[in-house]
Amino acid sequence: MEETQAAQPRPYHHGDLSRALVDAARRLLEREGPTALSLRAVAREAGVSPAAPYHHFKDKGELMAAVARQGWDLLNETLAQAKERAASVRARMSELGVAYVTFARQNPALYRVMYDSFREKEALPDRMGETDSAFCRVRHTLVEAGADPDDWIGLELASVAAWCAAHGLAEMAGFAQFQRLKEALGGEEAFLRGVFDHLSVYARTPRSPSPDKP
Amino acid sequence: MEETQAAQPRPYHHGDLSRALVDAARRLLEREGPTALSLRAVAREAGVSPAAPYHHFKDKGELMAAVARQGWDLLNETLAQAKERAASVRARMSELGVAYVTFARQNPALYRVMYDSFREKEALPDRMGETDSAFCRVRHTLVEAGADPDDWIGLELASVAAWCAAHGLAEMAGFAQFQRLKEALGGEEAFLRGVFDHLSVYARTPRSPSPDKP
DNA sequence: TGTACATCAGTGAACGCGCGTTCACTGATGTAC
DNA sequence: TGTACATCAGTGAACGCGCGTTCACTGATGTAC
Repeated sequence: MEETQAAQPRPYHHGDLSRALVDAARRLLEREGPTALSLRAVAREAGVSPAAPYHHFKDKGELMAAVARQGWDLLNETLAQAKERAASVRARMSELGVAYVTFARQNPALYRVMYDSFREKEALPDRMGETDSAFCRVRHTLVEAGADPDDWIGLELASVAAWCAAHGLAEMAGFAQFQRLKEALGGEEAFLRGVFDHLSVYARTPRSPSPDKP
Repeated sequence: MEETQAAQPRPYHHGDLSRALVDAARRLLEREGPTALSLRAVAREAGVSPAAPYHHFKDKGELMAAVARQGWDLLNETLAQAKERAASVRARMSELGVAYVTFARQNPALYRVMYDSFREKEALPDRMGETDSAFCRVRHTLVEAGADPDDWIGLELASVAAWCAAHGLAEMAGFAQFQRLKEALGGEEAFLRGVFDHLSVYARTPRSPSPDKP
């Protein structure tokens, strides 16, 4: 749907302001954080008057949604690559998890916006867009790793567990509290792998869920 | 440090505006969400002029911090009770997790404010306050449940894993996407327990972390 | 017990700010003949 | 190729809003003598 990353000599009338605005928003996000992301600030960053965005987006919400969508696209690509990179089928979940959290850690402000847009979508009935495809990827990877595809509930629960753990770690991995532990393990990636190793859905050796009563 | 919950006939000069403001903030939070939480709105809700809070809090940030602190206190109490309620030592982690997420689900806006205050504390060097004691509780519970207290790294990783999973689930449990699954399981609590059962740190039967190479 | 006075905890008006959005406009472009 | 005109994508000024914070103030309270 979209092509290169700007870089043209501005053919005319700014050329492709729509994309330029989303790019400006991402620059702003990473430079100043999510609270600085106003429509006016984005227009300013793109070098355009505060009214200009209204020729491309209905309102501020639509601009934000476009930013979030680009984020989900990027994350999806990242996850797809990570999955291919995995050394074995068993290692795929772990690889996905690390890639997910690493993406969030490298684009923390964008990640926040992505999740906010996700939260707002709650109101809507069904569609989940890009997000859903990432969720499907997790489910599929769990089956590849040995989960029973006929156990709908078990598979769904495991997917949710994987998703929640990754989200939680993504939001918390940067906490100063964990600095010592990261150093003891020799870096952030080792830390992430270590945490995932303590969560059975990500573990690199097979496990089954526990029965309800011991 | 603090005592009852207002309920006096306003002795004079509003009596205890400091607490009244925090209470007003919580009312506002749950009624209108975290974005509505301005200093002016809190003053309005407490029936006081916009300048009044400045006799009790240095600035908006200090008010918010007070609200967050009350939230952490409440959560700590909730967790302590949940732990006592657990049927067996093995069930304690699971009970803690469910209590944690349930608290967040019942006070979603407050929970957001709590986490924001947590995030901002990152900048500070060491102190973690109430939050830390909740973290210690998790670590301690893991040891009670059979974790090796001498394996510092393993214990720390398991605590982080537990914490992240709970936080992730707390933020995502409300997503519409999970509605069908919740219904299939017969309610939200069953859903939460189901998810935790797929995460080894919460599981009610013992597990050990996987080795690095199969 | 009464009076003078410092202090404490409020008021309400005002400040400057950045925000989202609207509006009439203007200049560049594409199109029909 | 040249001209008339519709359209598209910008501008910049203005709107009303709620915000955090400040200020001089005021009235109730507590305290010293």
